[in-house]
Amino acid sequence: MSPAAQNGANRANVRNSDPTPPRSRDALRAAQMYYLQDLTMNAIARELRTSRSTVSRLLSMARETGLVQIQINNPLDRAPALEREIRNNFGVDAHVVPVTDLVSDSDVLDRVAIQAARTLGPLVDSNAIIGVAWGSTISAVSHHLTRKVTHDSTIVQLNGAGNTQTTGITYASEILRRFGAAYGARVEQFPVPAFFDHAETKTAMWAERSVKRILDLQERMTMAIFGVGSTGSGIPSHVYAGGYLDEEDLAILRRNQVVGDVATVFFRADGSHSDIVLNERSTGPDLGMLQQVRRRICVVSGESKINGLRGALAAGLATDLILDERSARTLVHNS
Amino acid sequence: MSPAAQNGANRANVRNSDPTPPRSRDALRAAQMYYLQDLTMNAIARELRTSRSTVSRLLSMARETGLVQIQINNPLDRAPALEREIRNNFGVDAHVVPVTDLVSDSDVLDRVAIQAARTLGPLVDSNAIIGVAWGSTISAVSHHLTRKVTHDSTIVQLNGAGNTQTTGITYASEILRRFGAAYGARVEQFPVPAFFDHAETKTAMWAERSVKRILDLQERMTMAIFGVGSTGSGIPSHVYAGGYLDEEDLAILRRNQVVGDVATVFFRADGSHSDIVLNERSTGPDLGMLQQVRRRICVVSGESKINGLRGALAAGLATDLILDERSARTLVHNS
DNA sequence: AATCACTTTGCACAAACGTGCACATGCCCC
DNA sequence: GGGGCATGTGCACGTTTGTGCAAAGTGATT
Repeated sequence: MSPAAQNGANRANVRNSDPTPPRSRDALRAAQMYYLQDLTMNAIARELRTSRSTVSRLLSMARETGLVQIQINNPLDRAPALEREIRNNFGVDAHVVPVTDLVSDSDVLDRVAIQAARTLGPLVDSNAIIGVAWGSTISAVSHHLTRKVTHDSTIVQLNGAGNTQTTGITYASEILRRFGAAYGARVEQFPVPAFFDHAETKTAMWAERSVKRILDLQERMTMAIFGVGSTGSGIPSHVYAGGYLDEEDLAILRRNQVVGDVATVFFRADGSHSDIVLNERSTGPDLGMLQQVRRRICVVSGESKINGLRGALAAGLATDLILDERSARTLVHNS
Repeated sequence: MSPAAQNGANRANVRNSDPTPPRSRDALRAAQMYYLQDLTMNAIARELRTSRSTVSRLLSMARETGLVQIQINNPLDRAPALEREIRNNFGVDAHVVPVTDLVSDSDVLDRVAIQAARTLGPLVDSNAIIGVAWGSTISAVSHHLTRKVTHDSTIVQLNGAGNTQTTGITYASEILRRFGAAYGARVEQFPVPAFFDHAETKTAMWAERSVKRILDLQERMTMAIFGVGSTGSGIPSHVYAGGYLDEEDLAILRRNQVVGDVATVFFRADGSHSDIVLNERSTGPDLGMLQQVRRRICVVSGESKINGLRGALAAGLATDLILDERSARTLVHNS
């Protein structure tokens, strides 16, 4: 976000008395003329007595600030086969991001992230309490959020992010900050490590009022947004490589046939999770509690995550699933 | 609408079994990639293995068929002053179409019509019964409707359109047809003249079952769309010039201080209408009944209609008002 | 198989658009 | 009052997009 934009947002937050900042008034007019009346930017420039380039900039501002919302709605009766199949087989609303074989894995992540961010926008409401996990997928999403004005919304961190190494994850807080900025929401960080060394420490901490406040927010979540980690083939995801777990922990995971995690809470292929001891030291949300949340959005990019995803779906963790087409195919056809 | 598009629509109506026509499947993919992933048309063409120009055409198809919906939402707290004032003074939701002094009157009509058509789209739902008036304003609107898939919707004509002269108004049915095509709705015409010569004929006709069917539909309307006629300064609108009324009728209107009409039902500046005898010969809907409709959308373009509009607002005929900025200013400032 | 009517495609060109850059304007702090 | 900084503007250029046109499908009919 440019410093200019930030400044604008701040000014708006300070409930000052000037009725409408002239800049965004013009942006609104321009947007109406461009998107609703089909004028060219040149024509708009003449009417606003400014240059075409300024109009171009007004319009991109209008898009970025969520003044203009572009939605794609495919009437359910003609929803693409893949999305229908996923809904039928797994009971979640699927949003498949079109992608062909020409596209590299990192491009896929980018595209899924952009589309996820755009899909999220319309679902966010005022008075929402939005739980957000951290990880490479959600980080990518956070870079592409479009702004939307809401009142009294809160972003709450789903699981701690501290670890023993220096593997600088300042970015958990960065991710949260971006969500907060996009939706004009309060941000509540969760200042604990991802895993405690001792389950007793967790018990103790969970009794602290400062922590209870966060846990209470989590219980009242109206929406949760998370990726999945997967122990499957290929690159292990952040949690498995970033110094959060030691050799012994990883051995435990293998012995327990863990296939993946959501917000550092682990589960098996069949979705079971209650008897995995590592979860007692994890700061992620109890999955039973997570299942109570009205809207639970899972973002997945890349086939390496399929195993983890299968487990997450078996556990019923998501109500909505945003994933790339390649993964979607694999998910449906090899099941 | 092009013959091609029509053909497509017909094929869709015939509930055939092929799951998804390949053309619109591509359109959906293209739209997602363009609007949700910010790819260029060139990139999309490569992925779809076609030419860029085809992608351009797919995208315009996606827009026209309502696959892509572009909305402009100005958060209420920063709604432009004009719209707020109108809401406060007249109790209707105003949608002001930005227009500057550089623009000619006929251009204004066009722009209001386009924006009205776009604004309408999101409000139309399945199972709707939509009453539609006829007149130059609504005719203009009907040319710009974007398609939207709905089920079991009905378009019903609000008032008769026949007259004694040859002033070829085939266009009442044309207007209706376009609404029907845009929303995939049944069309119910109202095959009566605009005015009967004798009130008794109306009474007789209103007892006919064929007419009753239409009246019944009108009573169950969920939405009504109409312009206003105005006797005020400048050009008299269609009804006053088109051979619907003779000299004597016009004299009656003047004597009764009629300021305008909605769907050929007349009212005075204060909104009163029940004792205007001409209304007993009009085929337009009883205004009391109209007021029961949940959503009543009034489209107005041009300052010459202000007098009529004032009366219509006083009568509480509209819940939503779409009008050009110049008229909006006049409406607010000279009241 | 040939014809016809009609749709769809790619090309080529013109129009419309985004953006780096240099300059203007306003504001704060010294 | 002037220098420094932040913000906004218009120009110029390269890129991206819309569209008329001719050619290539497509499918029904003879």
